[in-house]
Amino acid sequence: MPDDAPAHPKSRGAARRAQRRGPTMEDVATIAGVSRGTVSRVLNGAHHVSAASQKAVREAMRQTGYVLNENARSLVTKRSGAIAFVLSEPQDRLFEDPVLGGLLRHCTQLLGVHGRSLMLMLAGTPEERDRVLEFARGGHVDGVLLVSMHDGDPLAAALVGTNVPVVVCGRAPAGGPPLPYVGADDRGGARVMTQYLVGRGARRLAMVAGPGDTTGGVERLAGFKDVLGRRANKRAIVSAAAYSIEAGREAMGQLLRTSPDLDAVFVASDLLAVGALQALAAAGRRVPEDVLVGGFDDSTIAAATTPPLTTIRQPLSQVAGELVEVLLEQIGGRTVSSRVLPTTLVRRESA
Amino acid sequence: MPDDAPAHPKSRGAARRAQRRGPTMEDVATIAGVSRGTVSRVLNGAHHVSAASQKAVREAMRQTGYVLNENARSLVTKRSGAIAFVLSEPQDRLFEDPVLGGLLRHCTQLLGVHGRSLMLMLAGTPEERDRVLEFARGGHVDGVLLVSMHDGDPLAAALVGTNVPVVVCGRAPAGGPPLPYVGADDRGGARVMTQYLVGRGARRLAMVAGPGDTTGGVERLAGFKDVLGRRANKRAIVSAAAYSIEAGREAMGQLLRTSPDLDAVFVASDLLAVGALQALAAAGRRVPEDVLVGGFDDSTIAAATTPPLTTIRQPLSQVAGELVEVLLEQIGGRTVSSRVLPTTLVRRESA
DNA sequence: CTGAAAGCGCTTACAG
DNA sequence: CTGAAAGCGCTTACAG
Repeated sequence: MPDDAPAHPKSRGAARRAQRRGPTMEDVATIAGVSRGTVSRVLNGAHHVSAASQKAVREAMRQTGYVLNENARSLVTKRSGAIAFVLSEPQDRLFEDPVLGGLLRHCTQLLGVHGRSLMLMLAGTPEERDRVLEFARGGHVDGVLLVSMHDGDPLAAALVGTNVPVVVCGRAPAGGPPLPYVGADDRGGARVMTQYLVGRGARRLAMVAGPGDTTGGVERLAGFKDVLGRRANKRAIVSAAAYSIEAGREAMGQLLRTSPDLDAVFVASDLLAVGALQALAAAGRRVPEDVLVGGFDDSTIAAATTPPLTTIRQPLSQVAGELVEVLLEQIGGRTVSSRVLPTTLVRRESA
Repeated sequence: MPDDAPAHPKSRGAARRAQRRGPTMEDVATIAGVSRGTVSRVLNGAHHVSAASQKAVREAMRQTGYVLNENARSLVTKRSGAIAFVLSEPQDRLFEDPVLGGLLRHCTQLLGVHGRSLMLMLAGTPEERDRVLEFARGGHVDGVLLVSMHDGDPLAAALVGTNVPVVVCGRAPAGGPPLPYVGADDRGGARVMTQYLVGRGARRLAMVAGPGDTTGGVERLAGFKDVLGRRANKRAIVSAAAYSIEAGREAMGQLLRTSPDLDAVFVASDLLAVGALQALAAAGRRVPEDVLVGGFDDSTIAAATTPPLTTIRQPLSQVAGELVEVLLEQIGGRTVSSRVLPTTLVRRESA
């Protein structure tokens, strides 16, 4: 299989040779018969530039195939054009959860429309966190979209010290600085689902909650309790170890042992629900006949379970949109406020 | 909810105010009592610098909290430190497929270890493709990891014109330039699965292939045919419209109509298999009793289906590792060659 | 509306 | 081993 390796494999010059030396602003200016400053002006808004100059410059740019050197620009403007999408999680969520994938995709797309790029950064280890911090301090990114589920995340606190705008996806982790955030109404959605389950005849309602130190875990559980009040049986609530299919299966298995008579279960995320459904099937419980199952997220997997999952829909693309908007406003120096987006019940067959 | 908005929300100066003016190399040099050049040298390798100077510089850096301005560095070195991870797909795959998420996560992590960052870019529309090209030409990225499944992808060809190193994940799309690639052995894996199915007693084997213009679709189907030869019944092969659960369900439904007597089916991806399993269940066929089902990928969802999927494992982290390695070598000016990684059969319950 | 000029913060031959 | 200096390619007051 042929490849594009340079002609001088080992020489140091080979690497440099690859660096194209394209036309510079100076070249464009010369051809257009104007000064470098004027070229720069048409590139940046083009106001206060005569139509004639503008035309000449654009023509010269076309002719030379000019492309702006962002590094040079960033050096003087101190703006990079890049936004860091930081995943402050121990590990692996990207692997499994379609919700995160969707969020990432939407953010990338929206940022692109705004002429900005998305830098994906992991922050699960201290080294990775340091890197994020250096990027923020080094002006390599103009802002950060922080996806952090865990309370007490050390990164949130460290980030405020950098003066780089930050917006948190979901909710600002407890125990940290009051960062602006945008997320779905977890608690309200959980309330709706719980009420729905009750309305469908559930008498002995159980819950597979998310990990206790995550915002989703805390808020969705709170919504569940809001509705059940004193009727909420502690024995009928178990927290999953993580947001994974396997953790869902295990949590459900435990629930089946501690509350064998349950007739409905609210599971804090669709991915967990996939596992819960498996445990239920393995135990010979029919869904929804024997037990009603409600999920949360309405991720792409929700329609694919057996039976298809009744769940709470997070307006993912809207979350992404507001996330980007809030961050960009903040970067623009405007005052911003957090936003909580409404969720909706999606009825399918599991409940 | 309080936030970190600046004191002068509307003023133009507000945005600029946020730009921290940290200590520069000059400051460090002054404090260390050396020249700027020396500071630069310790930052870049530190060879040819006396131990004393080195110590002084490091101390001064610590003392001032110095952090290198990458833009300034990039301006002179013409290297950005960033790698573009380009998703050249019409849409949505990121949404659903855990394989892609895993690949992305691994690449991000590995690149980070190499002190490089990953820029996520979509290239599903002409505008998005232009952006990728501009980034390449503008020296904004040092290389690109191209995830392109479709043959005749216009981006591949355009990218070679930029002189920026590119490595394709999977296989270089047919009809494009011969780019170096790294991927799993699709054809070989498909062969193994088909043989396995035959060994398990399959007599009327069918296949849900991937979309016909994708490398996975072509190669895995070829492997299937390698084994079956003339026995491969054209009627028993249907290509899914996309790599999604829904497309898998539909393709399987169609297969059930055209080849109602099938007793085994090889499905070109786990995600498609999830849909196929649903269609089978809906049709009252038991798996594996009535029909054996084999998948491909061994994505995180494979163990979560009902029944758990027997599949072909792609060495995802290894693919990511070689992808990064090949790209970095190419950036370093070395000669590189494509790599095809071996797959393995993972037996679970569906076959 | 436009030019000349300073400056952004680094790297890298070139001498020594 | 190390300094002085040029230069990377842009933006942006400052004058006019």
